[in-house]
Amino acid sequence: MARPRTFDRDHVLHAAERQFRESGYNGTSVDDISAATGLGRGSLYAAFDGKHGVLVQAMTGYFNRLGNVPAKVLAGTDDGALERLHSYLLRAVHGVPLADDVPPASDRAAAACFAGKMALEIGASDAEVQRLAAECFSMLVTAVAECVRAAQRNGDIDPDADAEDLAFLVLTVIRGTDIVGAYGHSPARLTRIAESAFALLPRVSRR
Amino acid sequence: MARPRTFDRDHVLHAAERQFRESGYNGTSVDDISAATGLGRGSLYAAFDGKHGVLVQAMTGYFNRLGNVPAKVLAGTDDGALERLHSYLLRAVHGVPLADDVPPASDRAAAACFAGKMALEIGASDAEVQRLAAECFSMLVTAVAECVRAAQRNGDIDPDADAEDLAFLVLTVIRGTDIVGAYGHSPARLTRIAESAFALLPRVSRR
DNA sequence: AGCGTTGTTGACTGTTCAGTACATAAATGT
DNA sequence: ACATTTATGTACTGAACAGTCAACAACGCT
Repeated sequence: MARPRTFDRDHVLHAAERQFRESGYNGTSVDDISAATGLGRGSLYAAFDGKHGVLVQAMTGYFNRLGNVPAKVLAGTDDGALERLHSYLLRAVHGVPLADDVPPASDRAAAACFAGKMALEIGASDAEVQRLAAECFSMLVTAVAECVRAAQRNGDIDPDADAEDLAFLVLTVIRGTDIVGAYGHSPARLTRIAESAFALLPRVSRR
Repeated sequence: MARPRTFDRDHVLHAAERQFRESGYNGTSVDDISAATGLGRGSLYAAFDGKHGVLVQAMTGYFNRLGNVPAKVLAGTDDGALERLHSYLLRAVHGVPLADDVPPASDRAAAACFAGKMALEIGASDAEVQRLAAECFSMLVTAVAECVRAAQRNGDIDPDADAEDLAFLVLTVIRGTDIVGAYGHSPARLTRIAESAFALLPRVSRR
């Protein structure tokens, strides 16, 4: 009936996400988005309702990709839970592969949490961005906490520990590495931080 | 010989810092800085060499204020080191009072690390900002590591633990709360994260 | 008192910004 | 083939932007 769009919506949003990651929200112009995505201004406004709309929908897309993490990385049997937690913690610091067709991370900027970066930049004055970012984080907290509980059931983590508190702590460390990485510290240093955090998780004292 | 300046340099830089914290670097215009500081554009350019100069010098001022933290909060006798670490960790999450005449923190945005926020926003494309922020962090790592060593000497922290690794971890948690706080989580939640982190520090196993 | 030096101010400039409007292109159903 | 509908790209608009400049003000010195 009508002319079909020639672009793939998800590809465009992903390209825009990369641009926002690189330059921040206020640091990227609509022309930058246009250049990064290959779309003209008209198409951007028609399909995504302008700059802010692109951000919101790019964050939503990121959130959806992130939704694969619990199922693909954290879920599983109780006896593998501790190792999955270890693996997630280490890989999150260098960028979790969010989907099969998405490479793990090319560089530090690509590894940091998109939602976290946007929340810190404009979350205080943009309620929608803050809400989206908080949703991302809550989803991860829930998934990590469930993995912690699995490790507790398996006798790997102290059953007296509060699983949600530990999940918050683990994810706070991961978010912290986003900033420490922005200081220019090496991937090796970030790995050490993650390993230190994992080593400190309260194990059961086997006698 | 010549007309003296009518403003206090440090006050102006502190006001500019508040503005940058609130709106980010790219989100604040020179007019915003002018309004926040009370200085005209010409004075800003004459005294600080424009927007970027104001940022660099505001970050330097922040760094200098931060330099008081080791002496005032972390340094002391070995037998108080663990408690000082505890106190620092808890207070850092809600904003360390940087000097006697500076209130601890009015709100979340004011509590977050100024250097960390700027590094995440523009550090990747601004080497000077990244370097300044990394200096801030390194200084804190050194101070916290020294406090950890004091606690180790006093038999409060496992002497086999690497003090610098622990310092990196503690400060990564603190930086992480800057982002978690930006999601809108309550101060009580941030306190729980900090307490969890402190509780997990490797103690000596007394028999 | 007047002069030289430096701080201060607000107006000005060229550029870039986000967002809009409109003309054109591409597809389907008849 | 044509009409209709939607996608696309570009030119345009008013506002906001960073940075400059020249006139003016306040002080120490002679």
